[in-house]
Amino acid sequence: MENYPILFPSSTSFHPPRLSLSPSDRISNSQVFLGLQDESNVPASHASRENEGNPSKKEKKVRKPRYAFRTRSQIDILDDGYRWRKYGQKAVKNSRFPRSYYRCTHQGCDVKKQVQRMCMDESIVMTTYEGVHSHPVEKPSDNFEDILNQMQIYSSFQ
DNA sequence: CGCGTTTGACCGGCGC
DNA sequence: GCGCCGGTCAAACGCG
Repeated sequence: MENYPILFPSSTSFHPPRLSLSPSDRISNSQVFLGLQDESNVPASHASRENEGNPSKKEKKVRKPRYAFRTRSQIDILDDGYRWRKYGQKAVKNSRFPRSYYRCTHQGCDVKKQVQRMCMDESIVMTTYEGVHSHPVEKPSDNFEDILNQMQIYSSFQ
């Protein structure tokens, strides 16, 4: 899972999610790597496997685009302005740090993201977004532009 | 009280 | 066919 093909959609106006930190933390030393995975092989999850009397129902195999963000930061929880609910955590192979699974709590918005640290460099946190938000951001991260301005965005895996 | 986290179990896919 | 592995569920717990 460490080999995300990191590509940057240069031709389109790509809107990265809002990245903000707690007021006590500085993101000035952060580096953000943007990666785009189109139509990746997401097994589309058996959304609700407790179909009471309807087991023959075949859930649609939705494959949402995945966007990988590698952020160099001291903290691993990046508040992008959306409301996330953690729904799982698993140990990652080749890494002594766990991976956390989050889901957007907005109704009808099943955007998921997972956060994990890099095995080689624990100061780098990789956040993978899956899906697109279809609702406005609630939290007013006004300094978002400021924060993004301080980051360096690379177009390729270095 | 309402909502988010924690944590072990569970499920489906895939490789051997 | 079996066992590993990555991802998800869900009940209990914690916190504001």
